[in-house]
Parts: sequence; C-alpha cells; structure tokens
Amino acid sequence: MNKKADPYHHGNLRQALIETARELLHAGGVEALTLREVARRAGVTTAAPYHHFADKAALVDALVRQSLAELDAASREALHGISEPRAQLRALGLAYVLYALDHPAEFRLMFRPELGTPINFEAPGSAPVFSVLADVIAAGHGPESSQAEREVAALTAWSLVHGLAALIVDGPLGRHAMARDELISLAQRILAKLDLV
Amino acid sequence: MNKKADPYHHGNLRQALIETARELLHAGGVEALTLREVARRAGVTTAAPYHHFADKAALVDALVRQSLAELDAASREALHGISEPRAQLRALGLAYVLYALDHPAEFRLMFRPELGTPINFEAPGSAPVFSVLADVIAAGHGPESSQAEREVAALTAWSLVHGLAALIVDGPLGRHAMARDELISLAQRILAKLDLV
DNA sequence: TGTACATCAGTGAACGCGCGTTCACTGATGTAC
DNA sequence: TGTACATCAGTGAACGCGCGTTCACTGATGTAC
Repeated sequence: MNKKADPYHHGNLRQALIETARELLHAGGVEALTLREVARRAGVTTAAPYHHFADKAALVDALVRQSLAELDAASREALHGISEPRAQLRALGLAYVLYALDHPAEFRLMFRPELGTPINFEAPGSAPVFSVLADVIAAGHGPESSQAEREVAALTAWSLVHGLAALIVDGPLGRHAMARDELISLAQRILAKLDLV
Repeated sequence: MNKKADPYHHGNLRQALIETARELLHAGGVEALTLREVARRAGVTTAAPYHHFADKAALVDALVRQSLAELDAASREALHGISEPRAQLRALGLAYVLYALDHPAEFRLMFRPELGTPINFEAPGSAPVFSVLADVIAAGHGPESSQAEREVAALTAWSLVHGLAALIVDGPLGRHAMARDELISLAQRILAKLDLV
C-alpha cells in the first residue's frame, strides 16, 4: 500500500497532533505551542486540526490529560515489589521527581492553568499520584490516626516532593546546574527525609 | 501647579508602568501582560514605554526584580525578634508561603523563565530568601556539620516550603479551595515539620 | 459484482485581530551665556 | 533678567507578523442495494 498516496486520510492525525504539540512544547515552551506550527510540522493544513479538536485549548487539554496519565502510571509502577510503606513513599517521590526531570515541559504545563483547563484535583483520577499517595499514607499510619493527621502527612509529603520537582524544573537545581545522576542522588538524599507522619 | 497640563512629562512613568504591569498580571496572568495594554492603562501612547524600557522583556525583568526584592525583604523581616534557629526556619517558611498566597501572580512569574530573564540563583542577591535560609541552617547546625549536610538540609527545607507555596498557587490548595486563615493554619501545621537537619 | 451516495478528513485561501516595535514629530524643561 | 538651544519624554500613525479560526471545496472510503 502506497504510503503518501492519499492526502485526505492521514491515518491517526489526532495522536500525531498531540505528539507534535509535545515536541513544540519541549523545544520552545508554552509560547511556541501554536496550532499553526503544530499543523505545519504534522504536514497538514492549518484547518485540519479542527476536525479533531474543537479549538486550541482542546488540543492542550488532551496533551495535559495524556501527561497526567503517564505520571500516574509511573507512580503506580514505582510501587511494584515494594511493600514497606516508608519505602513506598520514597519510591513514589522519586517517580514524581524523575517525571519532572525527564518531562519538564509537560510537568510545567500540568500545573499551569493558563492554557486549557486547570487540573481538577477533586475529580477522581485527575489528580496524579495523589490517590496513590493517600493510600500509602493510610497504610503507613496505624488505624488510630485521624483523617486530619493523614491529610497533613500527605500534603507535607506532596509539598516536599513537588517543591523538589519544581526546583529542578524551574529553579536553582535546573538549567543543567548538575549532571543527571548527581541530581538524582541529591534528590534521593532529600527524599530520604520523607516520613509518614 | 496644574495636574494634567503637560502631556509630555508624566512624572514617574517608569514606576507607573511597572505597577500597571503588575495589575495586568494579577487580573489576567502572564498572557494578559502586553506592552500595549500597559501603556493604555497608564494613559500613555504605546510608544512611550520605550523611553524607559528597551523592550517588553526589560519591563518584565524590572517587575520580577522588584518582586524578588519584596520577597527577600519579607523573609528578612520575618526573622525579627526570633533567635532560636528552628523557629527562624519556620518563620522564614511562613513568610515565603504568605508571599505566594498574597502575590500569586508575582510568585508564578518569578519562577517562570518564559518571559524576560530567568532568575540567576548563583548571583548574590538574586536568589530570594536563599542566602537567609543558608544562614539560618548554618546557625542551627553545629560547627561539626559538613557543607554538604547543610546544603541538603537547606534544599530540603526550600523544597518543602516552595512545594507548599506552589500547591497553594497552582495546585490543589489553590483556587479558593479554603479560606485564607484555614490555609494559613494548615500551612503552619505542615511547616511545623520543618527541621534543621 | 457493480454502482450510487453519504460521510469523513483532508485542502487552500482568507478573515480580522492584537501584538511588539519603529518613525518622524512636538513641546516642556533646564542650562549657558 | 532674557534668550538660544540641547535634551528629554511624550505623541500619533504606521509597519509587518503570526496567530486562531472559518469557509467552501475535494476526493477517498464504506455501505446499501
């Protein structure tokens, strides 16, 4: 079957557009992410994306949703084979930091309400890692702990991990200040202070 | 002296432009911050700002620099009358979180390298709070501690505080999820876990 | 098996818009003599 | 004290640009008969 015979049926333009948007985001940040350039790079007319997305915000939403799912999947995978709650907490933190390190553009976009719709942290399945985190905290706490205690513990852990990720992505630990493996071992030393309470 | 007699000399347009830019930032985020709109609101022609700033990035830089100075000042003030290092650390953290809570737009802008120049965390005086933080950590550690230990301690504290601020500004603790005083008391419970080591 | 036709995903051109920036200009001010 | 003049901070109009979006269209595909 001839590859470029039919200009009228791309095959899977929707996914191709999301991936192209990702590349743009990586290369030039949120400002470089324009619908026209996405279409251009995908080898398609500027009008074509409108057959797959209502508008630009819908494309960005799809990209964010996909990134959230990846982060969520990574955090679930990180727990495989680890049963001790404290170790689980650290593994979870490391997965979060690694995601930010390896996908800084997506990480930024997720927590940036300017394009598309902000994350709804209340909606089940929308808040990456958080439900996993809550489970780990609950498992680590005895049954005698109050819900408020567990909530504070979870938010403390999330703050530490999120802050570390943010400092790597947009702060003093970023901009190639350190080699990747140095950064990871520094992150592990910091995450070692994570506690369940 | 007649107030609006002279359209050719504004008085202190430079500062007025910075403040107008701030308002725009508050109202509509980074995307709403356009030079034309700044000029419009300042009651001046679109060309006028170019007598005070080389280009748009220079205006944004000035705004960021001013915000950094405010955050730095707030963190130094927070230490007044507190001498116990652990208490200093918490006061510092609270000042940081309060700045983010009360100036979310500036906080976001500071850590966003997209407009203007990113913060140079190496340059002395550029990294808000950080030199103060380093001093507090050093005071709290005995002289027997290594520099690496102190660095990890400082970054751990910064991560926790920065993450909490970020979750308030752009995360699950933001978007008016809680009343201001509830949020502050939650922040204090989290900051209570800050430690020097 | 062949044909008519609805559907669907593209094309190509155009729209209006607001942006950053530039230009020649104007008029008030401060200074030198 | 008056006057000539350089300077400085504004004006008003215009520039080109890339953006998101829309439109009528085209042609390949799958389906009904």
